[in-house]
Amino acid sequence: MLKDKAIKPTESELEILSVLWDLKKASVRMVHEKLSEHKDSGYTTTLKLMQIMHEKKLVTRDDSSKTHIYEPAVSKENTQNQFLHRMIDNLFSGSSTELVLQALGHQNTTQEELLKIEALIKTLKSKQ
Amino acid sequence: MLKDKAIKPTESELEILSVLWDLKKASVRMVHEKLSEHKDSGYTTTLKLMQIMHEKKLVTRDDSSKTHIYEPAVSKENTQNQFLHRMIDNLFSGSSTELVLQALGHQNTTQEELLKIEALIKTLKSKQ
DNA sequence: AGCATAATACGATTTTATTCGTACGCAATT
DNA sequence: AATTGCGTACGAATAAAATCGTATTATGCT
Repeated sequence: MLKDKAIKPTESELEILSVLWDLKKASVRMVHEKLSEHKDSGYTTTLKLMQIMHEKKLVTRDDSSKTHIYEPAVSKENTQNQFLHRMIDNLFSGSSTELVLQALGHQNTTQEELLKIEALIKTLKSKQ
Repeated sequence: MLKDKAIKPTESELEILSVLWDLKKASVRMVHEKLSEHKDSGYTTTLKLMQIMHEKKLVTRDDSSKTHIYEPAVSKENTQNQFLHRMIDNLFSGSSTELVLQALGHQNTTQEELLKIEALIKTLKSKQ
């Protein structure tokens, strides 16, 4: 299995990535609009952040026309795993099970979702 | 249920808290020693951080003798939940199930642990 | 008492992240 | 061709986190 590259987006960068994962590709304005729903920082702030992310290769961009179009350069899954790992190491004594138990215990999870998880567990059990 | 207070330890503070959760109580030196296994920053850095954490009430301390003894003032569980929440919101579209599936899918989990999780799921299902 | 050791206090610096103002360019409209 | 609107570039200010050096104090030993 390929080792994930250690990418470390900051909080703000994560917010932007989330939007991009959702929209697949977007201009700064589109991203900024979306962010403005929760957050209130200026347009140039979002712009600057996205420029920095471009330098860091967290996103790619097409600047062939005036309005640049950005795309995520790191996958949602990889990034999720990165953070999961870090969290498990820092906070859950290295045990992913501890994290799962905690997450299930404290968030409320619908019947349907519990079934989905059960199904996955069944698969995992048979694989061993 | 009581709402958890919104505590936001930084990365470094988390590392220190982890040690304290483990040891229950400890002097700066003990904490620093432990941290030094993974990290290399000076003693006074750890000291300063712990002093700041004291101001922020992340830890309590007994300074009745020369060597101050620190204890965590926030519980591991609360802190875990805080971070879980933030992570679920930021990265998992608000779905704790998505996080659980990801965690189970990519970390490897022993048979025994799978059983533990199954058991919890059974409990949760019956509670609804 | 004098000295060495180990601790705290705390200001200052450095580093990283976030935010914004302003300059400037391009293209459509008047 | 002037004006306006929308875009990027980029330096600079601000804020937050981490690091460290130096001063000072307490304690135990000779």
